[in-house]
Formats: sequence, structure tokens, C-alpha cells
Amino acid sequence: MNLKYTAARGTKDVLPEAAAKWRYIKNIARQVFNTFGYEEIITPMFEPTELFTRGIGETSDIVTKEMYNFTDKKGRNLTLRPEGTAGVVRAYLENRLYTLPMPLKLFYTGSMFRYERPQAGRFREHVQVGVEVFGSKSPYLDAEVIATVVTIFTKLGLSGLTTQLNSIGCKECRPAYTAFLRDYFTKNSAGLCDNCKLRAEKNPLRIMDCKEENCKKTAGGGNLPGMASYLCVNCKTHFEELQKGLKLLGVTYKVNEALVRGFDYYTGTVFEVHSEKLGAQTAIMGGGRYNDLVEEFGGDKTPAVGFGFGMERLVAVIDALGIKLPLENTLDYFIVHLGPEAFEKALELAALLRKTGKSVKLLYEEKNIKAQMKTADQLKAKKVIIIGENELKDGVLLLKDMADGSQKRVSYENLIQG
RNA sequence: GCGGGUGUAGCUCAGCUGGUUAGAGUGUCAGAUUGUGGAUCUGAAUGCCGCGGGUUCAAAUCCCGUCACUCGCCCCA
Repeated sequence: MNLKYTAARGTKDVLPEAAAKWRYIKNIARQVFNTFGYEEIITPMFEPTELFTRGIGETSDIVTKEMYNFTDKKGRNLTLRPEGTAGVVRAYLENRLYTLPMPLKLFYTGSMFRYERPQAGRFREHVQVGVEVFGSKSPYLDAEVIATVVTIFTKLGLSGLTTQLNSIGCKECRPAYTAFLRDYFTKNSAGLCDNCKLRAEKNPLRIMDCKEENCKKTAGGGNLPGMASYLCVNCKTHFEELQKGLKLLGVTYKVNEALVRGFDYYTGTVFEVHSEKLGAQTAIMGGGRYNDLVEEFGGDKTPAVGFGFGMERLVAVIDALGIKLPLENTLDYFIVHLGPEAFEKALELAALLRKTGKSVKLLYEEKNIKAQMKTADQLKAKKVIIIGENELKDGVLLLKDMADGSQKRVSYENLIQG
């Protein structure tokens, strides 16, 4: 076959088998969100470009090289959303959701778009399930938000995950630390890799996480003071209480002082969940606090915290761990029909059974019984109904249980009722 | 944006240093079993050898380009 069209680079079809997994995961997530009191919000897939450039940060990689921008017929600059938070914050303000009881807990699911080079666990369109909570600055809320996603992962049977945690400080304390790092690394730039030379100016926090040996050495092999020692009192107590909260909620975690996230809006708490089953992309969930973003978008100062996890990566971990999700096979009946008269009966019977909520399939072409039985087997039908000359003559049906192979004659009435 | 690998049947892949009608397993379809699936046996169908160009008497094989996939870097879910 000579394919005329293929899916756009970095996009993927989710076929029925995988879609069933997605459905199952989303159902679990919905259940968990419900128990934590979240409500769903659906926001547009594209927004004015400025929303993202301002929200995520002009200099971030996502904004500078990964956005799907376009102009519409009126010349408006629009962008396919690369992440979920900015749109939800915009919707929160535009619809005056701040008049609702606080804290307001929202969840969403939807596609995100980033123009990246595709690779294991990374696509140009990926689906995120995420939450945003507005109106509380309590560290115990941070803890609960983390517990929410950990609960989902636990319910799905995931193992070997590590929840990483850090505080990157707020407007009060972070500038002093980045200034210190910037100063230090520009003075000691000789040993840095090309990337880190750029980072020294742009985002010196990242240098602490570089894998290059020389950069590690230049960074003092872990002897440089970390962000922790620069945190202001508020950030410090917040971070301590968050950890206390996680212990109360039974969430195991690991503090990772090198954990930095790619969006500019984060303040204080940041966190990620990693799996070693994913190749180079190990994060399946990321999030944090963003106490200044609502205000930057023109609202009142409103603390907020959120996370997002990626469906594709989550499914990859589930598969890599060999987890078999309890997906139900839904085909109740397959009707085998022999001859034109039986076919008509089969159509009528299918309609009756479907009225009672049963799932029913049958073939529309004349095929011998063997071929039809084979199809029933391939479709994993629970039961097969056979209608042939004998059954027509006696006004009954032959009902076969595909699991044990047993079969018996039943009346139409009994079948519909049972 | 930068590197490495790979494109052969629906799927997984073999085709060595160029040489005749391009193979295997699996799946599909048919038959053995004319009213019975999952096992076994027999048989059949299926390929612009990713695409374009070049070298050559001759290219799936060598060279260049291109596209796609894939694994890394950066970054991120």
C-alpha cells in the first residue's frame, strides 16, 4: 500500500486498545478528583499568544522555540496551548470565578502542543490531565495536591516512582540567590559547557542540574550553597510545613535541591514525579505553586498551585511495568446466522437485545458457520447465538458459551429476559 | 535547533562484501471437518525493498539528497 497521508510529525493515533486504557485512567482520575472536591473546567485549545509569552516567560525554551503560533484571518496572534495553567488562570479571571467559595479546585484534561523534536515519551501533541487550585496559600494544600496525583498513580498500580520536591523561593528571596549564582558562574565560566555559559545569564539555577562533569566541578561538586540557604522565612516555613503535611498524608518524597522547572511563573513549591522506566524523559508529572500569576494577569493577588501529568508517558510506564488494567470486554453476544431467513431473524434479535443494553455484533455477509464462529472468537464474544434451519423450524435459538464451549437451546423469551 | 541508528509482505525481521523469478516466521484467506471458535496439518494470496537522483552491463544491496520513524542533547508531560 502506498500511503497518501500520514499523521503529522510528532502526533499519534490512539487506537481502540490504547483508548480503552486512556478511558480507564481518566475514569480513575475523575473518581479521585471527585473525592478531593475538584470540578472540571474546559478551556480553549488556543489562546492569544501573549497569554503564554507573559505567563510562561519570554525567555523560556517553550516560548522562544516550541510554540505553535499562527495568525487568523483578522491578523490576531494565536497559539495552540503549550501548557494548561495560563488558560485556566485567564478563565478564572474572565469568568470571575473568584466569587466562588475559596479555595477553588479545578481539573482539566486536554491536548497540549509543543514544537519539539519527537523522541521516546515526547510528542508535539500530548494529553495532560491537570489541576489548578486558587485561593489558598496553605502548605497543606500543596501537600494535598501532591497527594491527589499520588493517589491516582497508586490506584493505577504504579510502582518505582519517586516524588521529588523543592522550593525555588519567591520574589523576595529568589533574586538574591540567582544574582549570587550569576555572579559566581560568570566569574568561573571557564569550566562550563556551552549550554551552561548561556544558562549563567538566562537561568543560572539550571547549572546546578547539569550532567557535564566539568560543570558539576565548577558548581563546587555540591558545595555551593543551595537555594535552601537563601530562602526567606516565609518560604522556609512553607517548605517545612509542606513536608510535614506530606508525612501526615502518608506521601513519601525526596527533596531535590536541583529541581527547577521550565515555566517562569512558579514560586516556592515545585515538584515532579519520576519513573525510571521511561528512557530519557523520566517525568510523568510536574507542578508547583504560582502565587504571582493571577496578579500578573490583572487580578487580585491570589495564591495558587497546580500540576499536570502526561497521558502518553503514564501509559508508557504502565506498559513498561507490565500492569494489566482491568479493562472489560464488552461484546455480550455474537449472532451466527445461516441463510437469508435466519439473517432477518438475527437483525430483529440484535435490536431486541440492544434495547436491553446488551452489546451485539453480527456479520452482514453470507458466511459459513465456521467463518462466523471464528469471527466470534476473534471478537472475544462472551456468548454466541446460532440461528440456522433447525432453530428456525423449532422456533428456538442455540446459545453457546464461548468460555466453556457448552451450548443449549433457549426460547426467544428466555434469552431476552436473561 | 544539534548528534547517532533504522526504513524490505498487515506485523516482526532475514537478505553477507552489487548478479537472474526478493525470503522466513506470524497474521490473513481457503480446505482437511458440506451446522460450530481457540489445537494440528495442507494450500493460496500479498511487496513502487520509504521517496528522488547518481554510479554500474547490472542496485533491496554502493553514493548523494529527501521524508518518516527511532534513540540521545536541549527542554519538558
